[in-house]
Amino acid sequence: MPFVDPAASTVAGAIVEPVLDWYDERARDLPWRAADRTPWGVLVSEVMLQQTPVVRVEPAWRAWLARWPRPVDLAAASPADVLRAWDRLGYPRRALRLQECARAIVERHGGEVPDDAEALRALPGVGEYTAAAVLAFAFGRRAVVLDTNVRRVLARSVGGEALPSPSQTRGEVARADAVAPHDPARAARWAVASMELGALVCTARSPRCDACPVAAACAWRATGCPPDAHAHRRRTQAWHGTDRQARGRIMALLREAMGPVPAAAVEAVCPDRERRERCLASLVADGLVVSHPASGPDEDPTYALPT
DNA sequence: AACGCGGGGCT
DNA sequence: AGCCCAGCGTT
Repeated sequence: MPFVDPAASTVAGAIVEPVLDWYDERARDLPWRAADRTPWGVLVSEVMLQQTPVVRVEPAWRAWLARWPRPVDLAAASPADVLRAWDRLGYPRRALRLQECARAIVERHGGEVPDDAEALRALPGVGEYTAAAVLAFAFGRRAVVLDTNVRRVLARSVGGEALPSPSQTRGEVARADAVAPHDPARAARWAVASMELGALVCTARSPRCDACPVAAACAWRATGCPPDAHAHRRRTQAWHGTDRQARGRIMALLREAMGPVPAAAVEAVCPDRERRERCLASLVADGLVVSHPASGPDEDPTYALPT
């Protein structure tokens, strides 16, 4: 039985209404929120936004939707083109999953993004968060949309903590469910509004409490903004000299190449032989790279994006 | 529950 | 030099 914060229901009224009003005035004019948005456009935006900031997603999203406006369009594309269009959004496996998702939508749902949680959740690349976001943002349904922004907003305003715990808890889900309005349209609006507040005002680094519509009702403010109780967060993932950096360099090389790339070119961007072999093997296993064996004893193998 | 997975910009 | 970002899939 998940623990429901008894304060949540009483605090909800003092928080939800001001945030909805604030959103009406201050919301960013993002293309996937426009009146002419489609469920597919919303789904594409959510996948792109998985760990990639809005400012980098926006231009890529516009180009992507112009090129592949419907799931059936993306389903028919070459994976190499898909990976090139993904460009430097990061985590290119997401691009392949998005195409698999488009193909699944065509095969299972007649080319239309499904509007029920179970069907969405079964799509490649769609987890708990993305399924809820599509239900709320594309279909106006009530869903518990709990991303990093909303987690932080609720941890502070309701929980009185500086930051949420490193990993999401069942208690947070119960609390978010208790705070969300009952009416579907209002719940959907609360979802996007609370997320926007976390992105623009209730930020991780230096929150702008002077501009916050719920500062007066904020439990964290009420106790003097105590520091993060979880203190040591997760260990920061290294970057320089890692496989992730090497994989990124190899993918950048292959994206920019018109055709297959000789092994020597890969060696130039990843000189360490062991790392290079390990990364190429993992990229092939992930379906991001295909290798062609040497055509002769004096030839090198070549590498390319999957066609 | 913990880990691997890109990449860039900000402090 | 960290830290953060509309997370997901695998182990």
